[in-house]
Amino acid sequence: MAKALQKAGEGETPSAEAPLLSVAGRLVSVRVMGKATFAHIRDGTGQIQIYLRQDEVGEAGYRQWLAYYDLGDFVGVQGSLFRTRTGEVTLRVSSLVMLAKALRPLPEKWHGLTDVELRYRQRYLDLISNAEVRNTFVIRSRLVSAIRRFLDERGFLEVETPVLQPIYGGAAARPFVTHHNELDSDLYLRISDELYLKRLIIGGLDRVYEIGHDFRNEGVSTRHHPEFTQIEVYQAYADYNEMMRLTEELWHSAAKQVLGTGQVTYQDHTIDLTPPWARVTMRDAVLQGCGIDIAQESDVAALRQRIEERGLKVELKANWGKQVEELFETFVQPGLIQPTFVMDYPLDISPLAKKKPNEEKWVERFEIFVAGLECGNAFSELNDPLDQRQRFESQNAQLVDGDEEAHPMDEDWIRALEHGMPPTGGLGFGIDRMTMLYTNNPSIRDVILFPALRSKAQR
RNA sequence: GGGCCGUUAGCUCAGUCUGGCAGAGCACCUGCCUUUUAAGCAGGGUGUCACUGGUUCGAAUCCAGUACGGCUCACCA
Repeated sequence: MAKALQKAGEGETPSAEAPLLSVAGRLVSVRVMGKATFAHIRDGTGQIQIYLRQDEVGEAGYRQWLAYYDLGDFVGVQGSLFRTRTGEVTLRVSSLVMLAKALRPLPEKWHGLTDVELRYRQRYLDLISNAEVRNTFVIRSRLVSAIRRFLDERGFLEVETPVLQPIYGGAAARPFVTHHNELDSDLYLRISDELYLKRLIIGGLDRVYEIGHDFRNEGVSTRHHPEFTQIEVYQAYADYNEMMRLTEELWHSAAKQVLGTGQVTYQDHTIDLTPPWARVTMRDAVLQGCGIDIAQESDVAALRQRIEERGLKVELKANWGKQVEELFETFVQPGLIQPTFVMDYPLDISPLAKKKPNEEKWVERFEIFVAGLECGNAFSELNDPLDQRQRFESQNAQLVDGDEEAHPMDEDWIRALEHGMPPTGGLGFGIDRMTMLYTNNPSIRDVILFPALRSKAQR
């Protein structure tokens, strides 16, 4: 409203007969000069200068203004527009009213609010003082809208599936556990939406997506947050190649719509989101990254021997797939700056992905990397219930072995698959990480309005 | 969970090394000022120096513990 008013005043020469206008907003700056005052009020759309004179609001009114109105208060003013000496469109106030009083002051006007803890705990103050913070969250919201629009236009149906689940699954992570009193049973906060969305594919909803929070019981870092927003998309009669095309088009379209450009600047990099994105197989990527051809080293022992021969400094993992992943994360991932699909993953770290044709060790899976950040995960969905059972059994053995992130056996999911699932492409990516890239924020906590903090004793 | 650093006025920060009356700017309060915009001028300090204990004649300052936070490593997407 304030911005619209300012625009309205721009075209015309403000005059004495200017119409009476009303505006409301928060007082964000005040300059008192005796019997006249300049101030700025701000609402969600912008800010406008107001000008109060004792001879226009009356002696009593002006005395009240000086005595009771402070920075931070919400006021309503009525008056007409004019231009000051410096050309700023300003509302000359004929009457004002207190809409809401602020008892605590705003953050310091020049330095603003920089204390990171206060910025997160009292995000409302951060939003008031830091325009770029506000902008980040506006962009985040618009990105989500653009994603919805993109998918809706292509016939996808947005759905909602359970957050509280009797068996968690769809990802490799430790879950949060909670308890249902009436049913007297433990439930898990979901670590992904995957298995429920695929049940909908089985049920004939051929194109579905869900945007929601997943919960993973892990540490926090600049890239991780225990509660994060993920979108998952499933399309029947498609495979992972189709999902790559969908991904690059969606990310590019969202950037164009929200930022007006297909290129984003992130830290020191200019990232070009224009399709098609680079595609590289896991095998080639690791070969280029550290000189080991993982296809030639068919088990974990052989792989470790190669690592030792080459003197590579890398953590040792329990199985072949995890060791491959470790090599990739150490020697390849940090260098993947421009958007890249890394394709064809080891089967033993992909219990829900379909095997590549005539391959025993590889699945049709890709992950999305931008600016060294893992942004998403997708595959041709495993739709063979017999194969699925074997995968779960193997995962369950690891779980029993002490790997807390292994996938638990899920009989109900196998039962669903036994009723038949069409070939399907599935995709998931993090909205938070996407927002980090699109708003140039290096920490995930800067794209989450109220990030997790240790609870503080009542003060 | 480990390592390093931090916590002083409502906010942004000095002061801690080398113990000696608790400081500055903004905000706030008082007075002046009818086109200012980090308004200006004159005056005012509003404080559990995170908390608990110790050393000392004396602790914001030195020591120990606790809480919370930041960075980072580990874990993870």
